[in-house]
Amino acid sequence: MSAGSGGFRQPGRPRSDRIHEAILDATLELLREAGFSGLAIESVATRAGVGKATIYRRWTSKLPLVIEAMQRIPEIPTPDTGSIADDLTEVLRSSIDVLRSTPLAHVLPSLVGERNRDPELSEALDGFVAERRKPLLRMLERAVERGELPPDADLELGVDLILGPFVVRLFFTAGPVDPDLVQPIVEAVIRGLGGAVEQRR
Amino acid sequence: MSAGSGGFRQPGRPRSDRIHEAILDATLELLREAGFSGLAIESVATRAGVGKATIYRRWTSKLPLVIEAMQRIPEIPTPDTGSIADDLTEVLRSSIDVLRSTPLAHVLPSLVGERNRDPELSEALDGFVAERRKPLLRMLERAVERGELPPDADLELGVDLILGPFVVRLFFTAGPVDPDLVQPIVEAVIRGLGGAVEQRR
Amino acid sequence: MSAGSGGFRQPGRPRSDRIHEAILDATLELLREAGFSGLAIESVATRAGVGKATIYRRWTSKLPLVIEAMQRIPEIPTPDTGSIADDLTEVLRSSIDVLRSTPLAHVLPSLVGERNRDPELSEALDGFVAERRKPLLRMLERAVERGELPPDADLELGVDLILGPFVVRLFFTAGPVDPDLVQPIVEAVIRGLGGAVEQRR
Amino acid sequence: MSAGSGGFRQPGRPRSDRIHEAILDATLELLREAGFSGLAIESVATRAGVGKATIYRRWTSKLPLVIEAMQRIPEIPTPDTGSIADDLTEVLRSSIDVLRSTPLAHVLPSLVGERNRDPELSEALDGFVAERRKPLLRMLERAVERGELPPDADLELGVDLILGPFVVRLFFTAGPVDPDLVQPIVEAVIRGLGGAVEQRR
DNA sequence: CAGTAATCGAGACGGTACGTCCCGTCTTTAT
DNA sequence: ATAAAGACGGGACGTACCGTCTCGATTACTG
Repeated sequence: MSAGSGGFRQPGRPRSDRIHEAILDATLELLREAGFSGLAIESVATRAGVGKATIYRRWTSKLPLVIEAMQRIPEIPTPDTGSIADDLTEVLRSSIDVLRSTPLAHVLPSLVGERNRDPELSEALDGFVAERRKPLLRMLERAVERGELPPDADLELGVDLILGPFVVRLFFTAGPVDPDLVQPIVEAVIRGLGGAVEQRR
Repeated sequence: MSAGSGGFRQPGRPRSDRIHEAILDATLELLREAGFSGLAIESVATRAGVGKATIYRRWTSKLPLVIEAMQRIPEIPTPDTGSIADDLTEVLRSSIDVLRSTPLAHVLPSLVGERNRDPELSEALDGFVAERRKPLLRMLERAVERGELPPDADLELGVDLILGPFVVRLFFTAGPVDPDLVQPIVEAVIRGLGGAVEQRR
Repeated sequence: MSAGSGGFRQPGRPRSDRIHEAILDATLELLREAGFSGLAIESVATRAGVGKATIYRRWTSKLPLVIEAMQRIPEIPTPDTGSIADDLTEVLRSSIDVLRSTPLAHVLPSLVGERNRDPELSEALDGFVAERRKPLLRMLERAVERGELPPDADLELGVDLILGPFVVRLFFTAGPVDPDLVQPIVEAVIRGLGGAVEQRR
Repeated sequence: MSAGSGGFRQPGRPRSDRIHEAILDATLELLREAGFSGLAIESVATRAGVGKATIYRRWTSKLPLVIEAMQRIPEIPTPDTGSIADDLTEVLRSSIDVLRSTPLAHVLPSLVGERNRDPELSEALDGFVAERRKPLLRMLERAVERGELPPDADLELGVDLILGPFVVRLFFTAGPVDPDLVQPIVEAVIRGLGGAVEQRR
């Protein structure tokens, strides 16, 4: 019953799911505190109350452990309100929520800082980033279909324009990301891509 | 006479400028190769052909060494062509040159990745970033004075919009930064801030 | 059952006896080559094919390591032939053997040279020396009981007289200790303590 | 005027005798405190208020410096009372005085401990020791001439017997050397060499 | 329900870099 | 030329983790 796809049950004591979770939890905690480079497997083991070998039995190195831990961070839901301004506002607001409620704001710069030295990490990050860009791109495409943006708008650049101010603040100014930024960014991006900004209030 | 402001010369053998340079050179080289966290003082010493003590005599830790090394990266000259479009094009082009000809593109993400764990580094980076934002801001202010941008434009956001796409590509896409990006960005930023983009060619 | 006095077994991998031995062997070898002050823990680690931490896990510093290494040098067996002359001859001959077959002749002066700066070493040496003096003293006591030496003989001085020429040669003349010295010393010591020396051959 | 044997005056500033003395004084002090191996030229320089180069300009290494410093320790005067017992008593008493009033008791074991690793030091010590043995040997020869000792007495062994108990105490027991030891040693040595000990008191 | 075998916590293992200290040499200005 | 001061390249110090290994104990399924 517990065996997945018609496979045989392995002999011996099965790996504990509770331990798996405990390790991933400890990893996220310590990633936030010490960053990727400062993350010591030894500390993860201690924090999780686990032997080092138990970690190395499941993950070959620090990187896949961190990647699996990061996958526990929720994706941002893609809204579809029928208005590009509202869609953007909504998606940026929930992004800010995620940045505030998860270690992402601390973990991401740390991983980015190591990417040049680790092709595997680089690839993993590419995937992570691509997955978060895709919904934004689709959102802009729908805006073009609705006629809110001109058909020749450079949508990849649009995604860059949306993310840019956040990334700049996240990476360069380090301060907390402010929800007040959302409205001005939304308007600037839409205008920048050739769309019209309706007057609100 | 040789002492500047009424100071006396220190007794003993003076510290060698050539060694100082050699250490900073080795630091930049190794920063590019191994990043901030992977940078070993021991390797810097070996690469520079210097004893470890010689390094610790000048810098208390890895961080101030790296900060001083980074200050050798040239600042971007601020153009003043009379047109915001030309100014921006010029300044972005020379930024790309700097990113290509110095280890900055490798060093910066690495430092940013550590900033959350090191207030001193954070402060140093703030200074570094502020100094590169200032000329861009002044450029936008001149555009407002000339009437190229509306007087109520959010210029800080403007700087974010300019830097954003570069930073996104530098940190998230890791690939080389392409000069072809300049023109679209310039136009989107000007439009985004409420300015008019003249038709070229 | 294997635990002696009701003790429990320690968790974790037990320390290896083979490694313990290898470290002590390397220590004795290097003590002979470089002396106490020239003995580098780093060299012991290299010679024993062991990490430095493995040494520091067992011994807090160079000194206790050296002391334990020295305890591997065999004690001299105490003969009991019924004749003080024969006893002395025998014990001095085996002492010479030990001096020749172990690093003792090199290690001892080196340790003695450091004793004034290290109370712990001083104590350890006192123990070492006392243990080697005791059998000699008992030998002399038996000679008094048998009437070979006068009852008021100063036996502690006797031990000094026996050891003296060896020590003088070992420490001051540095050359190898000659077994030909034994006979004259034995006769001089017995006469010096007031005993009679029978004519041999 | 200051130039010695018809030589020309050296150009430049002459070496200061006061500095020379200060260095040797500091050397003896520190030898006593730290032993030969623990003696740091750096400390000698600091203690003497002198630059390190000033020391290296006069002595090629630690050893010749120590040797010259040791030569400031006075030799023991050789008595000639006409009685071997009195001669020995006298010479041992003044030896004890020297051991008490100079750093010799601390310096000697330290040097002896290094001799196996330094042929030059070994040679220097041989000379030092030979010079102190010679008067004792001559003293014993006069005793043979006077008939106090048998003509076939092994006088080198005699010297060993005299020095032995002192050396044993100095090197092995570390305690202060007691003048009360003198009388018993003298009697044992004379008897040991085949001489007669007259009853005193 | 004993036997089998992989997992578990613990921690020893060989190794590498840390930041400090002192070595013996070199380089500066002042005497 | 010698002096004090102290920078220099080098090497060992004792510490902290790395990733691997070896222990006894635990845990599930098998026969």
